[in-house]
Amino acid sequence: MTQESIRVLVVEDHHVVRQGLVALLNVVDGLEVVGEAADGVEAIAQFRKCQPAITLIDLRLPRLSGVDVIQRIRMETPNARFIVLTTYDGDEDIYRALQAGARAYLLKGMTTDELIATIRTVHAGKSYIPPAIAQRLAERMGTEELTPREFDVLEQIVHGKSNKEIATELEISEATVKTHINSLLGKLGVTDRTQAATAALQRGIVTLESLRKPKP
Amino acid sequence: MTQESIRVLVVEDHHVVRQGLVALLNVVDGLEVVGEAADGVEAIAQFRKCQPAITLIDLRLPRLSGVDVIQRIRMETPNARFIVLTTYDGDEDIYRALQAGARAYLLKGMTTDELIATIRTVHAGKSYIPPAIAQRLAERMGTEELTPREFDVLEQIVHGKSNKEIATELEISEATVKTHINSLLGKLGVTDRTQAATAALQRGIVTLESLRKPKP
DNA sequence: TTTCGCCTCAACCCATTGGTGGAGTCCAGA
DNA sequence: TCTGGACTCCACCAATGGGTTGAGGCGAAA
Repeated sequence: MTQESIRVLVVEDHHVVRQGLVALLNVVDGLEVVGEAADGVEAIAQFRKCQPAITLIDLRLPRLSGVDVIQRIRMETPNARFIVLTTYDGDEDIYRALQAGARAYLLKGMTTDELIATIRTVHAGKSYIPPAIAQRLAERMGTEELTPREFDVLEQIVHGKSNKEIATELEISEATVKTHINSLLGKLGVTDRTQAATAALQRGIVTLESLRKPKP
Repeated sequence: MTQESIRVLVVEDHHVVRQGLVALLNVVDGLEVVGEAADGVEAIAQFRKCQPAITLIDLRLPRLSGVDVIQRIRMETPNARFIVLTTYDGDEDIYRALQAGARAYLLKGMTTDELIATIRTVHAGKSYIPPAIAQRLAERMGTEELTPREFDVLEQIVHGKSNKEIATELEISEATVKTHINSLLGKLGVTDRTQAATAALQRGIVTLESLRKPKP
């Protein structure tokens, strides 16, 4: 029978990668790339215009992050289906993307077959998380969430600030900073600030990019 | 006149990206993708077989790193021309790639025009480093090299070890560890071990990946 | 050979950090 | 209203970390 093609929107800022995806997908029977976007804002516009069945989306995007895009689109189109396609950015991003409603999470190193199979799976209404990713998620489940304030302090730690500097920056006393640190060390399962910093980077709670440019 | 096409070898482990590059390049007049490789070992084999004029190569490769590939190929073919094409991996990698003989360094976010222009530039025997990268290189120039032992200690610091643990691990006294730390803090231009750890990660002296799996 | 950088270690000091226990406020939810 | 979590702060103590100076051994290069 003559089946409708699955309409796919590709959201990816790296031009080369986007081209690669489009090139790969367009030769596949039963798939049709109906739109492309290079940043988050464009992604939302393209989604509204193209009404794709599946949106393939990178998490790192200019202007609006992938997670934000997923959240906003799902506000107006709750049954929109997303496949996150990214290089490994840390457990935090995976977690938040799935929370936001992504149905699958693939690494850019995957094979074409894996990608296509996942698109069909998600289109059929199911989810797909690779075993390696699933394992990380499971590990993360056991851990407690950081509070907003603990996150603030952790961020400062990663930026190399001393307790005194953190206290000044956040306008609280040094004693309070120590309290937060003590608490977040426990939650992260580490014993000192240096381990906390590397753990934060590993998990993607803070990114290396954010270190390069001073915060706004 | 009928010009010979520039023979290009594409070395990239991410399948999607590799496809994207090949798709982009093959539609360009005057370029010809004569080979592809998905890891370092394959890259060397393909180079010998295809004898490309230009090798487009990622630095992060399975089995053999991009830097190693460049070094080895240049042993036997000193005038081989390489364009490094990678996501930003830290200043250290850029530096080492250029040391190894790469002629250009491009980020995956570049435009098609930029890529093609760079291929032609390098083929013409010239080099091309984007301004943003050049600036980082310049900054790096002012800094002193870490000694091997300092590097060992820095690595341990990034792995969250205490001075005592580092001393045990490296089989030296804690006093010596402190000496090395004091020295490397100065060279990195930072004031404590946490800053040293994040600086090491930023510059790519140590990678986040190496943190996940315990060292061999 | 002398020099220089690297690696090693020691002794000393003080600043920072992390651990513990306690305490008050505020706010949201049961 | 009561409970609990988050945030704030204090005091005290022990451990760790970083700064300083000085010094011996070793190997490579001048």
